[in-house]
Amino acid sequence: MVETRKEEIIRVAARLFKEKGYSAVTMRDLAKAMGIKAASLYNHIDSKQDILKTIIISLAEEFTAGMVTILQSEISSLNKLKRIIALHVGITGENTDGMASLNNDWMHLEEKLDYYLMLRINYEDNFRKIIREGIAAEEIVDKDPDIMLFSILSTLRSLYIWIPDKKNLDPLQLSHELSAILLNGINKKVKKIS
Amino acid sequence: MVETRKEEIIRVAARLFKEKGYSAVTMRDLAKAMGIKAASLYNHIDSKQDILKTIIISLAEEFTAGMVTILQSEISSLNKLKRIIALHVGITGENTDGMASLNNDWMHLEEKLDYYLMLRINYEDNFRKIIREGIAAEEIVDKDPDIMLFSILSTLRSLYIWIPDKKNLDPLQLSHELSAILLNGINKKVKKIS
DNA sequence: CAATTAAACTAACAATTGTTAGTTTACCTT
DNA sequence: AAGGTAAACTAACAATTGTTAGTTTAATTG
Repeated sequence: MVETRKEEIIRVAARLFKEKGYSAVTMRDLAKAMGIKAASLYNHIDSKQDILKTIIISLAEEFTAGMVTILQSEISSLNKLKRIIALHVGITGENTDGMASLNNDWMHLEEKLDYYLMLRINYEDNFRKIIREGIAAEEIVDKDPDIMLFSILSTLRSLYIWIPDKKNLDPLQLSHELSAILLNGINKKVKKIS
Repeated sequence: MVETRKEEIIRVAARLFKEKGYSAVTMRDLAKAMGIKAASLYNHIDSKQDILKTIIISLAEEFTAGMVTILQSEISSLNKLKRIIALHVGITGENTDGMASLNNDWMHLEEKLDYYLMLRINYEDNFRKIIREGIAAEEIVDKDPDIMLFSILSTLRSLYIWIPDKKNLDPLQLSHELSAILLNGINKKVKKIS
């Protein structure tokens, strides 16, 4: 399936948004990157807002869909976390530029802001629930679930910064290494006698 | 020591920059938040740029100074990492708003951009060196140091988002809990027999 | 070939941007 | 009371912003 002109504009916009942020990128910047004049962009898109909305909402819904699938699978909590890690590595690897907007420019969503926040809160709640279940099942250490959630999610949300520099690493291997570090830590010494 | 008017402007600016990003905050926004007119700001500051520069560079230098102290201390690599974690918790706790600019708006630094990037690269290099020494000393698992660096630093750099929601937690306790999770992981099962 | 259409263009708009110049106000020090 | 000063003000500027209207170009379709 070939890329439409609109999709091309959105893809290029995401790249510019990643570099300077949504607010600092002008429609003339975007037009120049496309090799056309600013007014010509409006043959394809409704507004600057519309571009941001498309980038962010599609990604947020992808995460939501992934989370639903993971919740439905009947695997251990730790394995659910591993699949969440793989979900982030996968989506981020496919759209690093868009992930920058999702992380940094969601507050400029305007009409779609409430919907986005709803998706995000829901995602975090499900994430936290998996951690809580893991603690109850004695798979996960009994510490503050919020700190664990924050710690893992911060790393996963920052993947967009880091993945482009590590082109040689394939997604599967990165997922595995990341799971090992996030779940087992980096300390070599014995942790628990069980 | 009481706050000068200039410091007050910078503090309020940092709060606004955190909410909307540097580019989306106008001098009229800042003036309104200060209860004065935009032109009056220029009795105290040189330019909008100048505000951003002050916020970011002072924080970056604080991190650099902290890293120097840690490097000089003769403690194990794991303990150095613990002190780095405490350094981030400490600085972020004192200036959460400024940390948002440091993380998200450094690319708008213009003249001071190169200096900032130098400090940041230096900081990361020292961080990576500590991890490498920990691996050599068999304190830290023998995995990709870059992934460990990325994982820990991503969490520490995101503290500014999360600390304000956790007001009740004191810095020392947060440092300890964070160290436990970042260094030992969340997996409850025995990790290594050695 | 004629008609349609996709996608570019020029020109312009009203609003907003950071910033400057010059002035006024209110307080402190002599 | 006089003078100085910190910090506000009004008014305006040149540049840039997102966007619209109307037109031209080039390719595709009937």
